[in-house]
Amino acid sequence: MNHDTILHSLIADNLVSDPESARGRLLREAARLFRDKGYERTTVRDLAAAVGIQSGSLFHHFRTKEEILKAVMVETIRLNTAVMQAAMDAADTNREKLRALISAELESINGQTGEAMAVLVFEWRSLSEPSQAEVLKLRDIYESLWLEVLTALKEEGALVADPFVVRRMLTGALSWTVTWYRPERGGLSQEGLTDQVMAMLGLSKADSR
Amino acid sequence: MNHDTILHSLIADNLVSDPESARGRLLREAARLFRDKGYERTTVRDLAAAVGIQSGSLFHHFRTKEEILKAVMVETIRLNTAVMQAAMDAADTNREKLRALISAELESINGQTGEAMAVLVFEWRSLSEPSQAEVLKLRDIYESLWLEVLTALKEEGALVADPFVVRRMLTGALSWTVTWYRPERGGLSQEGLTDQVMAMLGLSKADSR
DNA sequence: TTACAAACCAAGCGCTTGCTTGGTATGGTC
DNA sequence: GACCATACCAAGCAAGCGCTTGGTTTGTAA
Repeated sequence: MNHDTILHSLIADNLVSDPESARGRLLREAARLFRDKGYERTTVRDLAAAVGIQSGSLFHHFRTKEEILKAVMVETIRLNTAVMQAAMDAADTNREKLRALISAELESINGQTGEAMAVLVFEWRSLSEPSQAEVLKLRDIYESLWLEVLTALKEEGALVADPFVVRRMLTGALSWTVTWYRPERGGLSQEGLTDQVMAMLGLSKADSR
Repeated sequence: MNHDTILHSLIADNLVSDPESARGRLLREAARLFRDKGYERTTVRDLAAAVGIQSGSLFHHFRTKEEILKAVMVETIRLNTAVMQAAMDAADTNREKLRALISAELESINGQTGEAMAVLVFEWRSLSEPSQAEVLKLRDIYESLWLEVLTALKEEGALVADPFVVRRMLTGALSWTVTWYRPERGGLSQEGLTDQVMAMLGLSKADSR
């Protein structure tokens, strides 16, 4: 199950929009703008211009501006949960499963579609409370993947700290990479960065204690 | 050198505003509002109402709304650099110095004046580019404290990963605690949380490798 | 008592915002 | 060829925004 296969299966189930469709293109541009300028600083006129229509025409596709933000978040979390699940299933040991999760999360936030993931993390407050509750449910599924693996590692004795705390720390640390990590400028590769995170946790391959 | 001594010395040097003064009170309320609602969602009318004056009167104290954000950030980073420096100086070993830094940063973001620190982290994008450059200079001093200790630990062999990467990861992890860590609801104390972070890095007292 | 600056109010200006409205192409279906 | 839903445009409305203005109160010091 590679990334594209997962994407198309979700599109078929109507769980995420086809990036080729009008809706999909708008959501992608919206994610980019929301990440670059923030939700509040992005106007409906900005959004419309990005896809080449009039600002009023946006409201044929979405009832409100906030609905666009919500759609970006919901579709992003759906896609990423599926991708993470697949990455985890493909790994054998718990240590490898964790590595797969870290690598996948780094990819999802720093990769090509990373705009949407950054929006999910940093624009949370701009979502109305009812919408937050909705997205929160989806996020719980996503988080349970992590806790499962971290708890297993703790039981193995490979992890000293509390799984719940470690996951929260990793959430912050990994999402923060979007503010400083620039792989295209040379230096550390994404795999290299994953290694660094594993090393930081004392979970490198060579490192058995 | 305790926290209050440092604060008063900075006030005397006119580097931060007295929290009792009109300006100081405004900045504190601004920090709280900016953290809770975000800079863009906070109106000058909100700010004025929080200190009990008319919205127009704000502009007697600050030329623009953005100047208020900048002042919050500049004063916060000045205070915290001084506090961190003192915490570090009071520690003996490098391991203890790092622990002091982590503990101090957790305190600065989750403690009583944590609003301002959260603003510094999460409202960065709302600052104009010239102001960003100004604050960035101050932040570099702050960051050099961390890198100094982390590099020393690496040379000691106590740290495996790259100091620069570790600092970035810690920045994300520690600042993210503001979104989930609620010490007042019982559970983990701030010292306990510091222990967890040290354990995660494989730098607990008992843990010598 | 006078003088004066700092702190504030009451009113509102000019502009941008999210969103609405009435109407017009476009493409597929019977 | 009539019908109709989908996708869009052109224009603009009501509300809220940051900020300005002219004038008043308050505190301080000679």
